[in-house]
Amino acid sequence: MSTTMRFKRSDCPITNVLDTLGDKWTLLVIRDLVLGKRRYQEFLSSPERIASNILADRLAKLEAAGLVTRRAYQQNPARHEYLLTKKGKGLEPVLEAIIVWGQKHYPGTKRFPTVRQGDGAVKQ
Amino acid sequence: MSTTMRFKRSDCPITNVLDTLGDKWTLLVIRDLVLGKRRYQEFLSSPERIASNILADRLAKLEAAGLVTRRAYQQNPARHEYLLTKKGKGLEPVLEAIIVWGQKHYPGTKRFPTVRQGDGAVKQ
DNA sequence: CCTTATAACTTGCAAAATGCAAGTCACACG
DNA sequence: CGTGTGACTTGCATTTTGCAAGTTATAAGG
Repeated sequence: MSTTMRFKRSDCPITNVLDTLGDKWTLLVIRDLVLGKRRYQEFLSSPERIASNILADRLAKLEAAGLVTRRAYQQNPARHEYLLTKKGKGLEPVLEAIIVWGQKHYPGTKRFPTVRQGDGAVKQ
Repeated sequence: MSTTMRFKRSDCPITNVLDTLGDKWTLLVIRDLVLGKRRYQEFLSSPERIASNILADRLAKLEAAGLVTRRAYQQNPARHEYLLTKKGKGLEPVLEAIIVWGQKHYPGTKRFPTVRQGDGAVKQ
């Protein structure tokens, strides 16, 4: 039969986005990437203090979902960095809408500054 | 001295939004409310099949967060409905941005139809 | 050399959240 | 009286999360 389960929970776009991004950490990693962070230690040093096993898990899942690419930026010793794909960058309007609503309803919150300007190498 | 911990994880607006909405179910309840659903059984009947204990938990948290109001629409027996507050309705642009990105990257997903047009009249 | 440091993870385990089934309670209807 | 409905609650197993510590490779300093 051709009743292939195309979607995990339903064919609602919101549901499918939540199946990828619906937790307390994934979108914060995306936020850091949008702000220009690229390296493991940079993500770890964000004020929310993500645990290293959660970070590793989220980076792997984001890579599997095609939102992030991992690449070595040097050998000996091998060091890696993470960059948003075009698909990942497409989430910026979502983050923007969240920031607008968040700033309005959580007084005192502040948009974080970018950590690296210019030089926006985006890998397809 | 203002050493009061104003924020749970950080003063990032995104982080604070995620502390309220960052899981796989809360935004789906909001979606249902935006679509016009109001009653417990209506939320339960959505295709994602939320468990009743999770639904009760999320409705209580949404009410505590000021996104939803609960009110009796009849007595004997008491029956309640849930409505978005103005603050809750303010999330529509966030949902909209998620739908736009979701429809683009999850081919075959479809925006769900509203279930109730117009205002207060609730038909049985 | 030998100690210390750094990047990028991995492992172990306790705690919390989620999922599923079933139960509860107050009524209304026939 | 028996059945049905709405709105939850409860119990318990599974899954996910959080925290601390360990690992591997290499480099830099004394």
